[in-house]
Formats: sequence, C-alpha cells, structure tokens
Amino acid sequence: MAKYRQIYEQLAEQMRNGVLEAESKLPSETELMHTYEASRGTVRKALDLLQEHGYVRKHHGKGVFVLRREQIEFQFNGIVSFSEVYASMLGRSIQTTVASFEEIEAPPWLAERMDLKPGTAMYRVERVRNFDGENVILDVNYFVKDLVPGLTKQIAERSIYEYVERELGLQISYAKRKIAAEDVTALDRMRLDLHDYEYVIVITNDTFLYEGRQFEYTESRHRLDKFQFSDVARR
Amino acid sequence: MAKYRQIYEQLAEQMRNGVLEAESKLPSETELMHTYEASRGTVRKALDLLQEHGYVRKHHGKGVFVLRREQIEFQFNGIVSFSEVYASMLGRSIQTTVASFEEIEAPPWLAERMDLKPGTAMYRVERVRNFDGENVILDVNYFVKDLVPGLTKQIAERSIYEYVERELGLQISYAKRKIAAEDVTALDRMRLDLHDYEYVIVITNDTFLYEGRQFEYTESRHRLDKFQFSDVARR
DNA sequence: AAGTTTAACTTATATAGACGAGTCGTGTCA
DNA sequence: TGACACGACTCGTCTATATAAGTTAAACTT
Repeated sequence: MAKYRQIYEQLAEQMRNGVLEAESKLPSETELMHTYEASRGTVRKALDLLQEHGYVRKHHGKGVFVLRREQIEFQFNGIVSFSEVYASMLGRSIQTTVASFEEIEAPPWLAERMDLKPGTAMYRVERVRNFDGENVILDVNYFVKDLVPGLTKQIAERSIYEYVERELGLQISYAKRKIAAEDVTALDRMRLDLHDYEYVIVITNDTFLYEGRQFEYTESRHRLDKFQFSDVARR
Repeated sequence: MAKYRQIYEQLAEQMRNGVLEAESKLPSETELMHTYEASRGTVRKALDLLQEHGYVRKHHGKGVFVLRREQIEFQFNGIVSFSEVYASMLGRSIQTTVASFEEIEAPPWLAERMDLKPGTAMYRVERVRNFDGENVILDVNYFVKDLVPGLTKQIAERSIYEYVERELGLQISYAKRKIAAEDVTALDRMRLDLHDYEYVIVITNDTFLYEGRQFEYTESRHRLDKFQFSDVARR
C-alpha cells in the first residue's frame, strides 16, 4: 500500500478509537515527517485525504484539528438504496418481493431521458417492499441490458447493486436524485396498500458509471406516511 | 491566485465551452508542464482538482479523459437553501415575508435536539415563501443567539445565511437533513394557502459549524404540490 | 496601557528529480 | 502464426528544498 495511505489509515484509526481526541490539534507536518519517516509531501497527502474524508479540518497557519466523532460517522453519504437506510434506521427488516421482471425495449420517454436509442434492450423490474405486513414502497427499475447483462429475477430478489458492483465490477460514479409528491397511479393502487392516501412520494434516480454512461433509471414510490429521507450535506 | 488554480480554471473553461471535447484525451502531464510552464506537481494538482470536481477521469497508464458535459454541470452539490433551488429551477422569483421574529428561550424539545442547556437564548424566525401569489412554504428557523449575534428582522428578510457567513464569518461545515411527510398543523393553516391538502412535506435541517457546534435548527414546511428536492450523490 | 513590530510557529504553493507501475504497440523468437 | 520481451509512453508515489502566507505571542515602542 502507498505510504501516504498507511499514514492516513493509522491516523484515522487513532481518531476512531479515541487515541486522538476530538477538537485536539494534530502534530505539525514537520513532526509527522519524523514520526512516520516520510517526506513532507507524503505527510501532506495523508492529511489532505483525512480532510477529504471528514476526519480533520486544516487551518492555514494554525494547524490540523480532529473533528468530532459525529462528523466522522457520516463520512460516506454516498449512494445507498432507500430501503437499506430504511431498514437500518428502523431496526427491522423489509420483505422484498419481485412483482414483475421483464425484458423490454426502451419506450420513447425513457430513451430520451436516458439518452439512448429508442428500442434499446432493457430490463424492467418492479419490486414491492413490505414492512410490518403492508406494502408501502414500490420500486421500478430500468437497466440497460448491455451494461447489466445476465440480470435475473433471483438476483433482483437480493441486491441488484451488489450484483452490479461485485459481480460485474461496474464502477458507479454518481446518481442524480429528485424527490417530489405525485398523484397516486393505477399501478400504485395495484401494488401498494395505500389506505386513503391520494399522494405518493416519488424518488427518481438516475445512476451513472464512471465513463459517464447512464445504466439505470429508477422510480421509488413511497406511501406518504412511510417515506423518510436522510442526508448529510458537507461543504 | 495559485498557479494550479489558474491551470484548473483554464482547463475547466475549455471543457465547458467545448474547446476540449467530451471523451477526448487531455495532453499528458509532461505536455501540460510545457504549455503552462509549471512543474509536474503543479499540473497534477490541477488535474486532481478537475477530477474531484467531476470534469475528468484519470486512468493510470492511459491518460486523462474529459467527461461528458452532463456530469460537469452538477459539480456543486453543497448545501443550498431550498427556495434558492426552487427559484432558479422555475426561473421565477419567490417573495419572502418574515411572519414572525422573536427572541425566545430554548424549549426543552429544542434544547435536547440541539444539545443545549434548556433556556438558552435563541432567535426564532418564521418566514413565508410566496410563489405566484400563494404562500406555499413556511420556514421556521431557530438560531443560537450567542453564535448569531445581532440578527434582525431586516436581515431575515434578505438572506440569513449570507449574514452568517459574510458578516459574522462563521464557517458552516455540514448539515443534516431529514425529509418526511407530516400532518398539517394549525400553524401551517395560518401561514400557508393549503387548499385541501392534508399533508405537508417537512425538511428538518440541523446545521453545524466547523468546530462541531450546532448553531441552527430549521423546519421547512412545503405544500405537497410545491415540493421538490434535487440532489447529486457522488461516490 | 495600548498599539506596533518582530520572531517563530503553522500550513500552502511551487520546483526538480528519481523511481514505480499500468498500458500498448512493435519487434523478435520459437 | 503466436507467444513473449522490450521500449516508449502514460499516470502514481516519494523525496528534498525553497519560498509564500496566515497565526500567535512575546518583545518593543509610544
């Protein structure tokens, strides 16, 4: 492993287990050079990484300061599926059922949205999330077949993202999300236990690979009372 | 301005206006050294920044490649007030009225939430956002008086964040957000033009300074049909 | 006592050079 | 023809050194 990464790991570990206390000042770059027997550039690279990951804050002329634990825990506020957050948040698990799994040709609205040729081969997956005996979330995923080959209903029942990243080795770069309330549709009524709710909260999600190609479009439709979204925005 | 920042700006500009085309390969570090008369370290720092901001993708052994425009536009996914996004998104402006401005002592629920001593002096501000003649958003802010001294109704009518950052020089580190639907309250009915909507979308926002202290808690209450939240999550 | 200068610390920027490591095409050899 | 070695190119890491710029406190001046 690269030397600056080792320094990063060691310092990060010391902050996680409290050897380096929150609010305290780290040794200066010169001191760290000696303790780790590294050049200043290498030490600085480790410190930059620590700051990037939310462990410390550098202050020109003053020093490098350890941030509070609270801030550290949220260091990876990346792309997570909402049902996962949901499950971990409420401490109970969610039952997922694949309600529909089909191969389709991209309809015009989707081709336009994803910048694809109309008729591109896609997978379309409907998954229903059941929580405490009620169907409260409907996820509709569209995947570009060429980019996610070999997707099956069985995989969809577990975690599609695991398959995409671990099995296929695709690297996800970023996702655009939009959240808004929408009128309930016929599909919502069919799949979900809606009671009297007339609206659903819809999260649309466009996910892109590193090369810049979009491989997924998803709509996650939540019953009003079971919707929650948490987020940490860092400056 | 720092030299690596200048190089960054020039390259970024060339990518935005299409001089450097998407998917194309940037000149090698050695070439850039000569064109910008800089050392390799400086050129690399500019390239790292470009990658961090989503302009390019570096490939060990191959080169640095320009990403597609789409990815560039969303480079800043920081903390922005929702009304700002709202206004820029719809291309029209929002009228803000300060409906209430008072100094209070932190009630127990707030003291607990913000980890303050009960009775801490606070400002409480209610602001109503009017869009196309209808009051559709109600913002209720609570600020710690010690951390945001000298706040006035006049300032609240403009931008409180500007005051906090520019005038007071406070550095905002991160914000925790939560979005959920809630039943309409009496206050909502009083301040907003709710029509028949029985629910509002509530964004709660806890904002922290670099030292880790929380200086603000805000609830932003949106009429269902006027709520929208956009976001880009980067890995 | 109050303001100013200075010195000593901190991090930030820039340079130059060396070597490591991944990629790709070309030429050689079997 | 096919496998392999090599060279030339790319970015990645590390070192060493110099100078700039922000911060702080002590020393100095008024």
